[in-house]
Amino acid sequence: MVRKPTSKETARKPNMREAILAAAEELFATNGFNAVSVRDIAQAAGANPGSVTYHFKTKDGLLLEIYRRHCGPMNLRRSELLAAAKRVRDLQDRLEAIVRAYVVPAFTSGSDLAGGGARFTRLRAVMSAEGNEVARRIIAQTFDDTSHAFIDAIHESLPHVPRTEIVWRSHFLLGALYYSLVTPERVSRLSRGEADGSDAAAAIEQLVQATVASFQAPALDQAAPARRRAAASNKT
Amino acid sequence: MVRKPTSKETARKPNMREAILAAAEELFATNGFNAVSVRDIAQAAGANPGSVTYHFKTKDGLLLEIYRRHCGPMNLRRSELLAAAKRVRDLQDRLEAIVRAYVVPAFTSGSDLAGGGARFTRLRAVMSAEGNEVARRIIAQTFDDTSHAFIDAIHESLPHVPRTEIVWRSHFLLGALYYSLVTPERVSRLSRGEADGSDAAAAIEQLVQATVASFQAPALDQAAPARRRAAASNKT
DNA sequence: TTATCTTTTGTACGATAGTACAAATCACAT
DNA sequence: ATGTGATTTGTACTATCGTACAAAAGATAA
Repeated sequence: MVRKPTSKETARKPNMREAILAAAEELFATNGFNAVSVRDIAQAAGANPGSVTYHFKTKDGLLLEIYRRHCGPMNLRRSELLAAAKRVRDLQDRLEAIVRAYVVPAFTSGSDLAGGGARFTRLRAVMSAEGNEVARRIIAQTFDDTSHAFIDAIHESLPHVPRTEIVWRSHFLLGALYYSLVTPERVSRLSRGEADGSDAAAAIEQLVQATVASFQAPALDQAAPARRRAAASNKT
Repeated sequence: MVRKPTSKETARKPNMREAILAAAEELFATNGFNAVSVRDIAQAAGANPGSVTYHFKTKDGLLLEIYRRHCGPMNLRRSELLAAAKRVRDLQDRLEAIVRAYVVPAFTSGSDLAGGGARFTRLRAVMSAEGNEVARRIIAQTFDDTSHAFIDAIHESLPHVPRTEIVWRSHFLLGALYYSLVTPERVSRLSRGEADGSDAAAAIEQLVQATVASFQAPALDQAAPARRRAAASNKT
């Protein structure tokens, strides 16, 4: 039966299910899917192993539910930000706004799970690297629409760059985004402590700045298979 | 005891050990460390599970040996290419040569294992995502020197960009590189078949082009902490 | 209260994991 | 051919995996 909100409180639902989801999300995101056992998750959530089976049936089902929880709100948030970005008149500013609309939801707070969050993005990065089948299916059918929308929007503000190259460069963006969340400590280490890889605001600014520049690079697709130095034509 | 090269041939050593290494490399790179069992590896190599234990003692030892096999030659190759790149006079061309020196060895042929190769790079990407401890240790102590050398070289050809930002952008480069090798089919899919994500030459050109542009982006570190207009209002 | 659901617990089962180890086999110097 | 060390095989042990399931506990409506 569908549960109905009971008399006393509407929000005071038992949090065991949520605790399991949160613990699983964290553990999967940091250790991968196969390295984490159901018992690990249960322990981290303060629950009984059997409780995981009860709520999610299988370990795959648990992962599936994590995705279901986040995908909708995250894509919604991205769509809203994208729509706002498309209303920017200046092409240069619009491009930056579009990129920001793509990047920001991926980084912002895992505390309010309203949509996106760094933890879920890191989870996606890890699942992608592991070639997880469950994740692969969900991603292709959930994120491709959004990805196409962003690619098209970027293409519109960079009409002289072939769509194929936009695809490549947005692919690089996602890779950079993922990697920034997977190993932020590498940034701190290589910068000898001068930068903090875990600083989401800094990561966003750096990523947006670098990515916008990469999108604005001249196309190489059709023109020059042999690239001589026409490279001085660096317009901005 | 140490094996000595025998009379007949020097190179005709039994290939079981090599076969195991190759099979493990492939399986780890595509499925992650924990998802692959020693028995899987043995079967793929046409060997007996016990044979793996004999040659590498533990599963970790096998992974360790894979890294040992590749790290030396790969860093050597990168150093050579970097040294050559640094001799390029024109700053713009030099930057591109440096980036290329970093990227090319990561992509080129897994058939001759002389140094680098896409398969090993993909392996590193996956291990990094999984937070593998063995890999983490090796990487920090093996690749950081090379990374610093590249960062310094890039910094020299872009003196006006703070080193911290070079670090960020080269981090993005590595992330893009990794991701291109992890999910090349995504490029094919999003480009609706117009690009082939598995085409190493194309990936290299696209990555170099995009990365050089991102390095040449103006620095944002000191100048403008508040960008003109925040495209999206962040409540948070 | 009692009756009925939902949730949690405890435990158990079969499968598979990594690894150890003795026996069998192979390669080669003598 | 024979002995010796290197390699391969087969098997077994223990630990842990995902999952099932019955019983206990908790909650809700009458």
